[in-house]
Amino acid sequence: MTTRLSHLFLRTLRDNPVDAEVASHRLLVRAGYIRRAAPGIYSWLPLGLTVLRRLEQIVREEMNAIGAQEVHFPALLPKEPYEISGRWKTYGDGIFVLGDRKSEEVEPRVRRPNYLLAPTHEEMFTLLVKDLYSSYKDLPVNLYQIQTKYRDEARPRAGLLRGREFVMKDSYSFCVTDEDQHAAYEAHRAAYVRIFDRLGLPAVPVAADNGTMGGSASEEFLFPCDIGEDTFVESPGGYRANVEAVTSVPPEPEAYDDAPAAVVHHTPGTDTIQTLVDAANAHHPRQDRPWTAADTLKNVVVVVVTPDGERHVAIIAVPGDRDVDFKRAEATIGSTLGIEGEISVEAAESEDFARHPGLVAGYIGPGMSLDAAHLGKDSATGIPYLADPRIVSGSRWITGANQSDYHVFGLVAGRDFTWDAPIESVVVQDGDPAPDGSGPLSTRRGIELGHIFMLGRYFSEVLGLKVLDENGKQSTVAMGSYGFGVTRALAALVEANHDDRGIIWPAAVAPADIHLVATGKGSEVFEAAEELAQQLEAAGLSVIYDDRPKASPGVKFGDAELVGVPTIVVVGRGLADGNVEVKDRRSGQAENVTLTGAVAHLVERAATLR
RNA sequence: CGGGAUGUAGUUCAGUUUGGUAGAGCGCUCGCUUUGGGAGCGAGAGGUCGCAGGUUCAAAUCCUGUCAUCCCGACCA
Repeated sequence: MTTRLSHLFLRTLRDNPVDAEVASHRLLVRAGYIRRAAPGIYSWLPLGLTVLRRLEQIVREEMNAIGAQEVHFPALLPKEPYEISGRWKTYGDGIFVLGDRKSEEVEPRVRRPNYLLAPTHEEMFTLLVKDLYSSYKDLPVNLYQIQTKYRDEARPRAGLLRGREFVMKDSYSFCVTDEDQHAAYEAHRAAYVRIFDRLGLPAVPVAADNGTMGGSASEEFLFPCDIGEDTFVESPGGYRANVEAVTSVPPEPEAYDDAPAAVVHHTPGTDTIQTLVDAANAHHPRQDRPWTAADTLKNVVVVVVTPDGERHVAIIAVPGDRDVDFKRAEATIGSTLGIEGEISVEAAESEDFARHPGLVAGYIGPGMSLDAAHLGKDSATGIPYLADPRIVSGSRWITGANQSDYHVFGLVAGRDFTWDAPIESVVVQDGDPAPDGSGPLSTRRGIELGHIFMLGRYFSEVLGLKVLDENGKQSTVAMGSYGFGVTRALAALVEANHDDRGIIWPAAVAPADIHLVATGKGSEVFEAAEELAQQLEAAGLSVIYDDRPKASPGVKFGDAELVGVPTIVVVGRGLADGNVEVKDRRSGQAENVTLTGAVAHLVERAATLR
């Protein structure tokens, strides 16, 4: 059916919406694809829904192609499965919760949440398989759904790129053996590569943090883009990883047999790395080269905050030219320190220092000798002491002497001090070496469009998903989880495909194959355009036909470019010579084609675009 | 949760400093003209100025409170 602009529920906007910062948000609203309903929540108009459905269909086809089967869960779920998995608590404020009428336990009109709007569905998939399958013969199985998900984002932004309601494809693989699980993972990985290929989106897989649910392998598909919220690194040799997942390359340990004993120097007014380096060079210079920040050991006081609000102080030692990335620290510090739950890492505040009088701000150090350790679980202070992998045995440092205005010079790691555990926590910098030896890293921003990972057996364990194996024994099922942000990908497509006039859809998801514009006086152009539209539809092309009788040519051209269908056909002044104009939206190039040959030409063109 | 900003017509904004009873562009309706790059003329519709108090003869404008939204950061399997 030809879409007629005279009837289409569409109103394009000439002004940019005041709340839209990024291109995709601006253009999708201006071109009449979506409307904001609430912060981070959008309504879909006819054009937007068409594109969304086409995008979903591509994902569906590629999921079906790897043998995954589509199911559909409710978005509204009871809280019990999430309580069992622990995520009712660990997700915290991140989920929308609500109470039904039976939840009025305390007094009327006060409801206690006993339902949630699902942020993701691991629990439900796991329980469904548990419900129906009980034999190894039933596995492996891959299930997926394309669902609306809800997350109560603290700060929704950038239109569809970070919403509180969004469409996501999530699939899950259930296998008896790790080998099968690995195969399911690889199949999903290949399917994602094909999806991005069909969309023409240059999203790349990067090594990712496994997160709090454990698991062994994890990759994110990031679309490189300056407005992206994720930072990843890449090397010339092809190593790619999210900054949260990068591992450092430590230097070789040094021999220290001939290292002189550490010395304490009076270093007044040196409570920052810079003042310390300046003072060291001024009053205690070394022979061969000046001291730099990299010669100092910075002991950063952090606080690990538990979901209950408990504050555990810890100290992370890093070279003085480096900063601690709290987010990276968060990934592992909980398990390192044996603190359970979804923790966060923050900078220590004065109240934290107040509880640990042994910490002299600006002059903190591990102590002068192993016998008199100042930091560490077994030390005088009892404060856990973690160190960056760059601090290797034999490395020598200038660091605090735990007394105001005094520093130790020549403190040797492994000889004079030690630490409870290593930790990856420094901010990754351009030029750091890739862990696989493939060259120096450079950082880029990206939009996370997909995340695939092997979940291991966490959910199947806590929810009791076991099958009988071939020996008749209970075997806990291994799971994989694979997310794909459908609405986010739609926005990313606009980020990747637009110019200052509007959207330029790839043919694979465009709301139509042809945007047909009739312009001119008299009924001839409209009659000719009408007939052309019918012939194009009969030839299998979808058409948006601008049949508005009163709109001026400028308005029609402007709208066509804003809406972004890849091929614009103009029936107008050329008609007197038997011609129509075919314009490529992306290049802007136009050519005249005879009216009689137009259908054949456009069918051929559409075939090359697809 | 910190920092910044803004709430006036469908929309984008002016008006607030200096209080005097509501404005413009775009969009929308009607008529005539116009039709290859966001047309012209004429006539219209449309607003509890976020909300609640207060000051005042009089509040969009001043004061207090409150709510909401946006941006930056924190947060974000």
